[in-house]
Amino acid sequence: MQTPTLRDVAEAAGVHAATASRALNPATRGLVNAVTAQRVMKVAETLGYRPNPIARGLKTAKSTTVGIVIPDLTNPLFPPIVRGIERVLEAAGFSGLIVNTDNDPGRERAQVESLLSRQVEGLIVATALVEHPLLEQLQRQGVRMVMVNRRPDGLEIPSIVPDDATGLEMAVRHLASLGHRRIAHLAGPPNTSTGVVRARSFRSTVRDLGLDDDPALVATCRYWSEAEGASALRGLLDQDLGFTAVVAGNDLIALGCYDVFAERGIDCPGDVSVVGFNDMPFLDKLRPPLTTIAIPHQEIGAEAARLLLESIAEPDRQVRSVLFPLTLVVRGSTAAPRGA
Amino acid sequence: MQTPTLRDVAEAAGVHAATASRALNPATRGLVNAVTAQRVMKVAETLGYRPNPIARGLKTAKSTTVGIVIPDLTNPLFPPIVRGIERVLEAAGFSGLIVNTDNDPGRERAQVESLLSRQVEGLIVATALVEHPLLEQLQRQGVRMVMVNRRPDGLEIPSIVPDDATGLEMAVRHLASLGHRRIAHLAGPPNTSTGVVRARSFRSTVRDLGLDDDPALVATCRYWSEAEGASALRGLLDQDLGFTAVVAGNDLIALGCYDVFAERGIDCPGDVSVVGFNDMPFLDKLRPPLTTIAIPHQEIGAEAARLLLESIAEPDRQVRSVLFPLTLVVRGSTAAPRGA
DNA sequence: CTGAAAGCGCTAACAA
DNA sequence: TTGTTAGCGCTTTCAG
Repeated sequence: MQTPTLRDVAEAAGVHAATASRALNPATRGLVNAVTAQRVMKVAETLGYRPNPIARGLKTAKSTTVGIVIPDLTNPLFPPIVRGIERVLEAAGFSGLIVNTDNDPGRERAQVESLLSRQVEGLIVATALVEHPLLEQLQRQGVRMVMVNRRPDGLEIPSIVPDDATGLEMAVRHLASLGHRRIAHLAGPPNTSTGVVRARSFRSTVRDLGLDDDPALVATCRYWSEAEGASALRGLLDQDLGFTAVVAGNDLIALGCYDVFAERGIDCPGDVSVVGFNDMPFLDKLRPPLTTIAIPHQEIGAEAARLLLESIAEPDRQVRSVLFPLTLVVRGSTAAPRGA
Repeated sequence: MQTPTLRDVAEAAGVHAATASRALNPATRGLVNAVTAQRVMKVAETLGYRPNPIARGLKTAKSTTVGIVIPDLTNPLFPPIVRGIERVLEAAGFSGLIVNTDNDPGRERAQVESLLSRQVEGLIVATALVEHPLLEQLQRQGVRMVMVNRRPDGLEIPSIVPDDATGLEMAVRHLASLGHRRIAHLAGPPNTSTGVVRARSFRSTVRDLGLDDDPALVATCRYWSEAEGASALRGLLDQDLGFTAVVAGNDLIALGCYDVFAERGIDCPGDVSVVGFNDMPFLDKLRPPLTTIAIPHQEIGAEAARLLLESIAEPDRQVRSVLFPLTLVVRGSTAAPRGA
C-alpha cells in the first residue's frame, strides 16, 4: 500500500472520509468529536498518512505554492533573498517555485506562464524594470504580486525595496568626510529603478554637500556587470577628469573597477577610492576589501513573502510597500585622497 | 471567464472533453482525426487555454515536479548546479522544488517529507553524507533519486560527481612541478565523500611523486567553511612544520587561509602557496587570485537532471553514475617556493 | 475515430 | 457531530 489515502485512514478509523478530512485539518477539527478526532489522527499517524496537496488544491483551487521570479540565481544578490522568502513560505506551509529569466522578456513571459499554469497563488518578482508591460498585464489579470529589490514605475504593486537613495547618500557622505571633492559615479542601467534612484541620489547628494557637480563624472552602465563597470571606468579615466573616488552602482560594477586598476597600475585606495553597493559575499577577501552599502537581503525577501502571504489571506487588504534601511560597511577600498 | 478549462475548449470546438484531451496531448493526438485535432488546437490557442497540471497530476499520479535538496543556496557552489538542473528540467516540462537543509538531518527529513507530500517524482540530492540513513530509507521506499556532487557509501544510487581524486592529484602535481616538496592538506569533513576522496588522493599523490609524506601535514576541518580552514591552518603553522604550500579541501577553506596570512603577515605565494577546489565565482578578484580546481557545476547539475528524468521515464533502467573531469585553473596564489 | 462514464484524493455544501 | 453527495479538471478505459 503505497502512500495511504484519506479513505484508507477513514476506513481504518471507522469513519467517513469527510469526517477524517475534518479531523485532520486543524481549521475544521473543531467540528468533530474530540475523541473521534484523536482516533483519526492516531490512525493517520500510524499509517504514515500524508495529505496530498495536489488533490486538495484541485478542490480548493489553491496550490500553497508561489512563484519566485528572479533574473539569475547565480548572481550572488539573489540567493539570500530567496532564502529569506523560503523561510517565511515554509513556516506557512507554502513552497516557492523559482524561475530564472536571464533578463530576457520572452523567457520571463514563458516562465511566468508556466508558473501560472502550475496554479501558483502569487508571484514574488525581482526582475522589475522601470517599464514592464508584462507586470502591468499581470496586474490587470489580477495576479497577486509583490516586487522585491526593484519596482516598476507607475504601478500600484506592493514592493519591498532597499532605501537606495539614503544608501547612496551614505556612500557619498563617507567619501566627502574623507576629503574627496571630485567623485565619479558609475550608474546602473537606466531601465532599472535601482539604477535610476541611485544615480539621482548621487547627483543630489553631491550638490547638497557642495562637491564638484560635474555631469561628466557620471557614466552609465548598460548592465549590472563587471565588464560594464570596467568599460565605464575606462571611459571616465580616458577623459582625465581628475576624480579621486568612485561610487559604483553596485558591487559587480565595483569589481570591474578593480580589473581596470590592475590593468592600469592604479592604486586603490591610494589613487582612487571605490564604494560598492549590495555587500555581496566575500567582498572582505578582496584586496583591498571593498567598502560598500549593505542590504539586508534575507530580511527583504522575508518581508516580501510576508506581504504576499498576507495578500493571499486577505485579498482586499490595502496595498503596502516597505523601504528597508541600509548600512555603510567601511573596508579598505576607501581612504583620504592623496595630499588631503 | 478566468482560465478556460478543457471543457470550455471542447464545447467551443464542438467535441467531447475526452476528444479535446486527446487532441491536445501530443502523445495521444494520433488517436484523433487530424482535422478535428487541428480545430481543437486552434480553439485552445484562441481561448488561451492552459492545461492544469494539478488536475492532470491528480489523475496520472504525476506532478512533473522534482525535488532539489541542497544544504544552502547561499553557498556559491550550488546556484550553478541548480541552474544546470533547471535548464534540463524546464526543457522537459518539469519544475524543480528547491529546499535547503542547512546540513541539519532533522530539517532535511522534514523538507524531504514536504517534497514527497507534494508528489515530486524524484529527488536530486546534493547533501549526501558518507553515512546517510535517510537516503537509505528513501531508497528502500522506492523514491527515485540522483546524487549530485557527493555520494553516500554503499548505496546503489546513481550519482553525478566530479572526479575529485584526479582533481586533487592535479593540484598536487602543479605544486610539485613548481618545486614544492612539503605540502600540507586542509582536508574537508570526513563524513563527506568529497572530503574523504580528496584527502585520500592527496596522500597517494604525495607518495607517488615522492614528496614528503608526513601525516602531520594533514589537518581535517569539521566543516567546509572559512573559519574551519583558518583554524586548521593556524594549527599547522603553530607546529612549525616547514611546509611551503597548502592544498585546501575547497575554496572556502582556502579563503580561511587568506585570513590567517593577513593576520600573521605571511606572504602568499612568496612564503606559502595555496590551491583551492571548486572555482567559485570571483576568486580571480582576490589578492592574490586563487589557483583552484574548476568543476563544471552547470554540467553536473544538468547531467543529474537528465539521469533523473531518464529514470522517471524508464523506471527499470540500469543504475548509472557519472564522473566528471575537472580542470586546474592556475592563478596567482601558487608560485615556486622561496629559494627554489 | 469519438463519446460516455468513471475516478484520481480531497473538501464543501447539505442533510440527517 | 457525522455521513451523503457532488465535483474540482483532467485522463483513461470501454463502448459505439
